[in-house]
Amino acid sequence: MNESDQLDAAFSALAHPARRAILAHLAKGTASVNALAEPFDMSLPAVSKHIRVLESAGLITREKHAQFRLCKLEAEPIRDISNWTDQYRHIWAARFDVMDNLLNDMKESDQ
Amino acid sequence: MNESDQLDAAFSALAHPARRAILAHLAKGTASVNALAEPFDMSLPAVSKHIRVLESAGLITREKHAQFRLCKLEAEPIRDISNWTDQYRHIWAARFDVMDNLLNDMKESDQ
DNA sequence: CCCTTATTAAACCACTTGATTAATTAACCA
DNA sequence: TGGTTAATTAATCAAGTGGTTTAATAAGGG
Repeated sequence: MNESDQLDAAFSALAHPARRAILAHLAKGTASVNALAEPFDMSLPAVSKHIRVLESAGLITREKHAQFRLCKLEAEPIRDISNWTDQYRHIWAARFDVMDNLLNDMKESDQ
Repeated sequence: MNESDQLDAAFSALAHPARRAILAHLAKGTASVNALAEPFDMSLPAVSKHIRVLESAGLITREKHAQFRLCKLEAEPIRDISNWTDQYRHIWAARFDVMDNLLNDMKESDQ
């Protein structure tokens, strides 16, 4: 799997609110599949599949622990996405510059 | 469309290398559909659909200009994604701290 | 006015996704 | 060993995605 494929998988995995909610839950610590499923109005197999998608994208890892499979957040793909967004930062920053100039112009015209 | 739906649309739109390539092209300036399609080994209607997806996600806007529809990058959804990633920054930053400590330990053992 | 260029719409197809219910596997516990 | 809990697999389904080709629309430019 090349770099582009990894980005594909990460973006795709994050494009579902349930999966982002699962990550948010895991940001507070590891959790079992049942614990992760609890807040959702969704069958357990459905949640299990979402977890599988997150795992395939490298966003979580799992460790068998007694009868539980503890899920753990892995933030590297999120960092990759953050790094990807950086190449566009100057573009939205430019919009702020326009705003700054506008505000400066307004201040000058007040004097 | 609420905030979560917008994130869904943006993540989903970015989960295809052709669409990310189109955005990279537009980062250098506005372009027509034909100009955007040129690098791809893909039919024009296929590219047209990708552009439609990007537009629906708010990642581009279009302006009719003579017989051309000039596409323009809109970076706000990318900024939204960047902001979303920030809530996980301390997690991957923690990994760097581990690395820093390791490097410091190595330096100390050199002395 | 016709012709060419630019782009989208329509119809279609294979494949994937997101969900369900029912059945199965795995491991603890008594 | 039998029961309970945890989680996945299997089978199924509706809807969505990504691509194709062919046809239609729209706007210049002779």
